[in-house]
Amino acid sequence: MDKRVSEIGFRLSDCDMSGGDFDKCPVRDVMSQINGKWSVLLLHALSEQSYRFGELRRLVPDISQRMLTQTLRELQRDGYIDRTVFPTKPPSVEYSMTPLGFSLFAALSQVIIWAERNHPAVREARERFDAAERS
Amino acid sequence: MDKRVSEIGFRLSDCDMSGGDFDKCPVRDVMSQINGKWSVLLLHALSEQSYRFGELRRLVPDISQRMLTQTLRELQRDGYIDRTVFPTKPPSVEYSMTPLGFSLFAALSQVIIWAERNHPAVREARERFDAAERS
DNA sequence: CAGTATCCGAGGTGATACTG
DNA sequence: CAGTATCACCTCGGATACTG
Repeated sequence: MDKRVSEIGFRLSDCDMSGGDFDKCPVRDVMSQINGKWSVLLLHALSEQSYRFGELRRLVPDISQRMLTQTLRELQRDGYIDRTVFPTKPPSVEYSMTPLGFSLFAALSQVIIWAERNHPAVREARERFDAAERS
Repeated sequence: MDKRVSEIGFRLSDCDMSGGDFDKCPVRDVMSQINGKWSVLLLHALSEQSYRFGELRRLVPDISQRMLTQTLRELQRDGYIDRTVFPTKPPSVEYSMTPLGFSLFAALSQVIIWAERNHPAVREARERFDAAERS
């Protein structure tokens, strides 16, 4: 019985990441960008509707202005979200998800759903591990 | 039309991460552990079969001994892999995936497949962004 | 073989202050 | 309103040497 998840084509041998070059490793090239502390949360928010900068800030209270700007720019750079400036005074900027972003989030949502469902199991595993270590 | 991905229960308002406490945010609590540079690659390897320490080292040539040890321990702590010691001389240690690890990897594989398929699109988006910035 | 211990540099993150 | 700029910390990751 082969437990391998099919459809996955990438091989570890393809992933020569020496020199910090992820070009040969699509998985890490994509994931290293959504690895940020806030990326998934922002993608989740924008998957529901478009938001302005200040709205996102209020929606994710713990995020600093610096990290909100930076994370949004990274998501925009990778083509996951669009940034639309309305030249009003004062200016207003709307962030919205692109089709590419929606398709990424569809895949990511599997992990999100898994995380919610299995969070208790993970926490229990950690406690068992930590308890066993102390002895 | 609601583009929201259903089945997702978590709300940003639940994710009070002040104080570095991720307990209230299952998504980040789980993902922050697989955020490491090597976690997904090791999960992928072990999803195919069990490996010994040295085998994994050869399989992922770029990884340092330090990071291999550390990443394996984190994955074990979260309950994704098992560590079995055979008291031979010299000792031999086998790492294998747990059912929890398999179920996580099933969800993760959606992202892996997406990354392989859409890597070119992401790279093009980056180039467009960088080109537009230089002007 | 399968680790540990130590040091170090790079980058991610936050706090604060300032701007068109 | 929607950012930039600067500083300062702190974790992550790599290199090297050592061990049961």
